Amino acid sequence: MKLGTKGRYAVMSMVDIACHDDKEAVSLNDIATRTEISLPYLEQLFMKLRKSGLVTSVRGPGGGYKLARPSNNIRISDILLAVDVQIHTTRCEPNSAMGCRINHGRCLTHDLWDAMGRQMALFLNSVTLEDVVQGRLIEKSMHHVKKEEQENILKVVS
Amino acid sequence: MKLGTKGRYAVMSMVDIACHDDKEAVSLNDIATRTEISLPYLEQLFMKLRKSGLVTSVRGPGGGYKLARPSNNIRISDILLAVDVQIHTTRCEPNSAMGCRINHGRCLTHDLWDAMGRQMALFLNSVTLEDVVQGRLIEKSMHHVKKEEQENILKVVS
DNA sequence: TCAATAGTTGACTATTTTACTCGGATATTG
DNA sequence: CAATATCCGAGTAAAATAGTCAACTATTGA
Repeated sequence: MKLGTKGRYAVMSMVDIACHDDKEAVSLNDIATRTEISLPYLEQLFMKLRKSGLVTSVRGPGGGYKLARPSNNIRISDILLAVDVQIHTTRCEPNSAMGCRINHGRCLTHDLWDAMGRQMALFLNSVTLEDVVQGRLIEKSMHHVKKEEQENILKVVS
Repeated sequence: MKLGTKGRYAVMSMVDIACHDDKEAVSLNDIATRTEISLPYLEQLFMKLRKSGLVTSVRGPGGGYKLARPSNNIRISDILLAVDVQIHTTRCEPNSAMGCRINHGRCLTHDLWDAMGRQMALFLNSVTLEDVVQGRLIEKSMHHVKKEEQENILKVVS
């Protein structure tokens, strides 16, 4: 289970723009240089970000992209959705052949993956671009984790 | 970002075993029939589950696998780790070229993905096989989510 | 002891997804 | 009109996933 470059790059680029003055547009070339993401790939991503209404574009020399809304009004989940990064935890579509046969047709594990997906979605909904830029993440994450758990978490999350 | 069949099947199979009497072993053939997972694939998975000490095997006719510990002592994260399903949210290994260049070498998004990974790990650590078998998941997940958020969560989690 | 059952093991292949690249078109500025 | 930048569709290479295959070993019961 891993987060690919698409979602990661999209958020990185949006953070990059959010770090700049709202007045002037940021060109993909600049972002490409700073983040070391290839220009054509960025173009692909920003096509989607624009169509989802998260950024506005300015063409021609001196052009680039600006945030369409204040950074405290753009959630990380908005960005991920824009570039088609979704969280797929289950395969239990209605009437599907796969996965839902244990215990007389009821799928016990469905609820598990569903709960996990919701957990993640809640988190991604709760964090805004502004939060990331200002380093306000430890608060959103939880503090007091037991020593013994710490170790295991590192293994799981890698 | 999606959960593959490996992790899903491993947990499904473990749930299947947990649903049976502890005294008699459950054969992979039975699990394959009930879950519609192919036998060779199950063999591959159970090799790892056994080597990680989550199940014990009994060879010969009437043989199969049993849980090595009570189901309330097997966490979902244990199962996922056993079959090499980890959560990869960052690529920021020390001295890596990728991803950590914005803002004078400090990677703002690193904390974000890190927090998200921890969030998931905490959840998977908190749920045991017994919880899943007994349908005790809504408690572990959160209840009161605002109406407006519900809709967005469905989009993100898909 | 023999046949059937069931786990053990390593290697191999097909499919799908991801992560890109490429070529060209269009708009804007100086 | 030339340089800069966004727009857009299609195509490709690499990696990860999902699953197969063949052969071997241990155990049980007739």
